[in-house]
Amino acid sequence: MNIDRKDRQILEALQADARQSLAALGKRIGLSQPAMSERVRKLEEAGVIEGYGARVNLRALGVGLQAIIRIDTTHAGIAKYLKLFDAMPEVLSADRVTGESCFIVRCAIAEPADLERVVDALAVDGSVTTSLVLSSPVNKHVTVQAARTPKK
Amino acid sequence: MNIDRKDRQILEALQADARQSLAALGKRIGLSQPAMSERVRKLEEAGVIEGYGARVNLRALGVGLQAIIRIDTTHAGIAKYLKLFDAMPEVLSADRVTGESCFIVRCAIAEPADLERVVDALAVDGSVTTSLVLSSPVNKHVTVQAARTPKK
DNA sequence: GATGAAATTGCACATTA
DNA sequence: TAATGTGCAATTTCATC
Repeated sequence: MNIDRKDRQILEALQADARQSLAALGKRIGLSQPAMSERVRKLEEAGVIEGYGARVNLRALGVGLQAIIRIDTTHAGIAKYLKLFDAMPEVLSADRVTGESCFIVRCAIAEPADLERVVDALAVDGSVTTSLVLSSPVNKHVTVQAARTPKK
Repeated sequence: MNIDRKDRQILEALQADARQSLAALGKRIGLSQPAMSERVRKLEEAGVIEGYGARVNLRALGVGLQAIIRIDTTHAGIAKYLKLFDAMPEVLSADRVTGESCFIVRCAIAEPADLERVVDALAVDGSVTTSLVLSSPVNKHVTVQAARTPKK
């Protein structure tokens, strides 16, 4: 799929606010409402837009802190950990990575006492290194520049 | 703000698909359309819902790999890095953390050659440890269980 | 672009804790 | 008696031609 300037503007805008009306967005970037609908439909169909999600405030849901935990395990432990991640509601995301660790996991923790339980649970089959998140100063959308070499 | 069972269902559903109609969602969880609108409005107003965003496929935008880079710097370097993160389109997010590192940064890289440039740029005022993301097997919504101790 | 279908919003009223 | 939910009408938004 070929992504032109207007598509990029659309992606940018929908990342910032996915519930704005397509008509209003079209007016802003100079496109009629049906043209907008068609572009968005194609972006969805091509898998460029994977979905739309609400951003929720973790604090409001009782999550007092977040932790980023690195896990080092054996090759055999990997499958075991994948199951564990699925079973633990505190695990928000897990990335399999190269380097000294096998996984980098982000966890939502209600309060300090829960952190101990989570760390213990994650240490069953490997070693863990825990970093508490103090703040998240940067959280960007994917921008035009980040997509320097679009697939043809 | 008090969040009851229906609110949790709403949050869950809107995290999964933020563009579904409130009418359909209301029917599913047993609420009339205006009642749904009202609940969503209140969740937004209370800051529980911070916004709505499109999830875009990084591969489709030419991002061939992602890296998670830990940065260790001096206290004086922190402000400098915050500016640098803002200026670098490859930086998707940065968390300030406790532990041996000061920041954990996620970067979108077009191709391997760009990784070198990004790592070099991030190493100007501290030491970096780079992990390439092989896969992201877990990516969950915030669930009811994760919010064990809701604020009153 | 224009048109019909669907969704959202606003308002008056009922219900319940 | 507040707070919350319902039903209906008016407006806006969306999909198809």
